[in-house]
Amino acid sequence: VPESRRVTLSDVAELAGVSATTASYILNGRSDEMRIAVATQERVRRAAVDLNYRPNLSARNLRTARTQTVGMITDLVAGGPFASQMITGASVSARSQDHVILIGESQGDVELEGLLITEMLDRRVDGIVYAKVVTAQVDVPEVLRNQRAVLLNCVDRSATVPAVLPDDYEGGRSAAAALLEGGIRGGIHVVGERPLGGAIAGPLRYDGIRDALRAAGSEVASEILCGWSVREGFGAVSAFLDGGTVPQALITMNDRLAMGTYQALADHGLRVPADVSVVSFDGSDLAQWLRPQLTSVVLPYAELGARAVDLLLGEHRDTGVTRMSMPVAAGRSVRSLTNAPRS
Amino acid sequence: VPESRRVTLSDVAELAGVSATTASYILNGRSDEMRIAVATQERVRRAAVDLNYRPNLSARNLRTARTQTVGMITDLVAGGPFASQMITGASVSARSQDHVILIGESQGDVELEGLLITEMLDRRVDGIVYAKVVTAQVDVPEVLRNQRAVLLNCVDRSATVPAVLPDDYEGGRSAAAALLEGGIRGGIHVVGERPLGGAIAGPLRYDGIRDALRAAGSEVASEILCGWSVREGFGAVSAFLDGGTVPQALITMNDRLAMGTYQALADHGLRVPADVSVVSFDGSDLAQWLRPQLTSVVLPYAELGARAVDLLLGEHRDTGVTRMSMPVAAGRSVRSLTNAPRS
DNA sequence: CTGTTAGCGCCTTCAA
DNA sequence: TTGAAGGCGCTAACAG
Repeated sequence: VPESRRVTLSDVAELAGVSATTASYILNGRSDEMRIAVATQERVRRAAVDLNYRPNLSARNLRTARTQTVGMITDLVAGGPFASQMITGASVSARSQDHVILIGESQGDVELEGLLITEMLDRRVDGIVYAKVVTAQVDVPEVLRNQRAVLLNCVDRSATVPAVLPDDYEGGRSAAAALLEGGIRGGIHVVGERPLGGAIAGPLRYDGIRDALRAAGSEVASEILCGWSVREGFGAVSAFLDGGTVPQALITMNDRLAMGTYQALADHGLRVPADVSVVSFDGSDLAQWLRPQLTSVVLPYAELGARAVDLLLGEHRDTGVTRMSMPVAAGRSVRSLTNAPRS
Repeated sequence: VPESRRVTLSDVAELAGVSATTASYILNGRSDEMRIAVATQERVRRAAVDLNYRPNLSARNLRTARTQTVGMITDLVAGGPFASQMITGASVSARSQDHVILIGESQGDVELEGLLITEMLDRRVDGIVYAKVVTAQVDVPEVLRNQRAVLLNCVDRSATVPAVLPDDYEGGRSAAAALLEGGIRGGIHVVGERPLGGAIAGPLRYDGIRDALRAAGSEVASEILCGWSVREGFGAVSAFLDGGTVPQALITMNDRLAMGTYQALADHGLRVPADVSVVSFDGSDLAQWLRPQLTSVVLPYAELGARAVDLLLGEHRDTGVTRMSMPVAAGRSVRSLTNAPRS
């Protein structure tokens, strides 16, 4: 395969015996619009494949002032799976619209974040997705304000940039519903964090849980407060159980807490779901790995990422907040008096 | 902030009262080389910041035929954390060399993979990192052969493209060493897969384990064969334990298998590490979440990604295979007769 | 229906 | 020490 020199559009045009203009029109699918002779089209297309012609996108970018590229800023720490899923979703959606994703990880460093954004702008990306791994309220960097941008898993304090978020309130209702459907009405405790930083998911979920329970004539028995990690979940739930109360059910704010909760329950000789039911949030792989498999309200990261790109590349310049539903991944961690857990 | 029209280099030059040429030299740090008057430099730099000038990289790319961009092809399924770490590493390294990462996920689809590569080439990336989530032997896509490329976590069957891989053989030795250091000499079983697809890590690790044990006058008691998942690990180890043998130690080929192994051991009333020691491979978050914390030989994904980019962007056109060491993340899953586990 | 002309913004010989 | 001129490869008015 001789790869001597890059083939250019005029090479193709020359071989086909037409001008570069004509070749350009044909190769960009504007032959009809320009009403170009079919024979000419054939010749040009043939020349293009014969020469193995590929357009130089650098040149096209300069000329059209568009790059078919979207920048994605994430703050992921330690390359977690969540950010990764958002990127996957964004990537798929971008591709279906002939775009490609440029990634930049700020590692939580605000200054670096600014640099990354600037560099992307220098590269003339068609838009920027600004993503946070944990749902939060943020102050959008000034540089982004006048740009085409969409917030992913976060909202701007001044609500001036469109945003895509999970519907945590509905998610909370779903978590409660999973319990109610199992016939569980009381002794339901929530294991989770006090919101810190700009985190905003917790309170919404809690409200959803409370409202759903209330509508069923029930309520949250208590809140077991702790951080986000397996260890903290284990510690908090252990302490709670040491207190002597045996809960009917625990709703944990994420799957890691659920894992810690499983450990604590096992230590106290309590079985899931026979003695205690557990419902969680995240829908991560971990939920599937636990035994019994954990029922968890899914954080639809991939869908969030995809939607963000759709919004970014779409025609409408929405400024609103899009909330995406959180489906329930049913496991076997909820005792069911009324019906078997659905797969 | 008036953002009427894009500021160009000649705008800066004009304001500073020089030609675009001079401005270009100065702004690209070639003032010394060109021996440009300090006063001129000052004026130009000042004009640049006053105007908030940013070079148009599309233009620069076209002119220089370089894009300061590297493409990264991954086959990650379901946005796993591993690929994500490779991307993080690659991204950091790229940034330190003024490059940025363009990602493309093939989702294991060979045809799509080809398209993605082609598109990246069209975008004139300066090189391509071709990554696999699970260490494997591959046939590099034809289009990559004559390009600047580095294989990440895989090797080419015809060994014609440079590659970066974890040093699984040494990793195997380390796993065995972790046990030996604890004074464990016999009853060591390996839990893992039969290599399938192009996977190549398993056999190397096994050889490392075997050789290290042999050097200590010991050996692998048996191989417990199974797939890669928690469930399969659980099933295989459960069956093994049902057979009546109580192992001294189990080396699992990844952390998920270790989780399944923990579950099986618990079911059989065996405690880690008092009754059975466990050592694993991956060094994933999961290892930290398990109780007791799992000792695991770390797959250094981020470092692999970083090194791949270094090789890609470096001067030398190595064709060799770079093996990166796999450190041990010590947990508390190895019984220690001789010394306490190190943090 | 097709070709001519003219840049997009930048870098880089070459000349002064 | 600085400026003028040309072109990277492509697209888009504007003529024919």
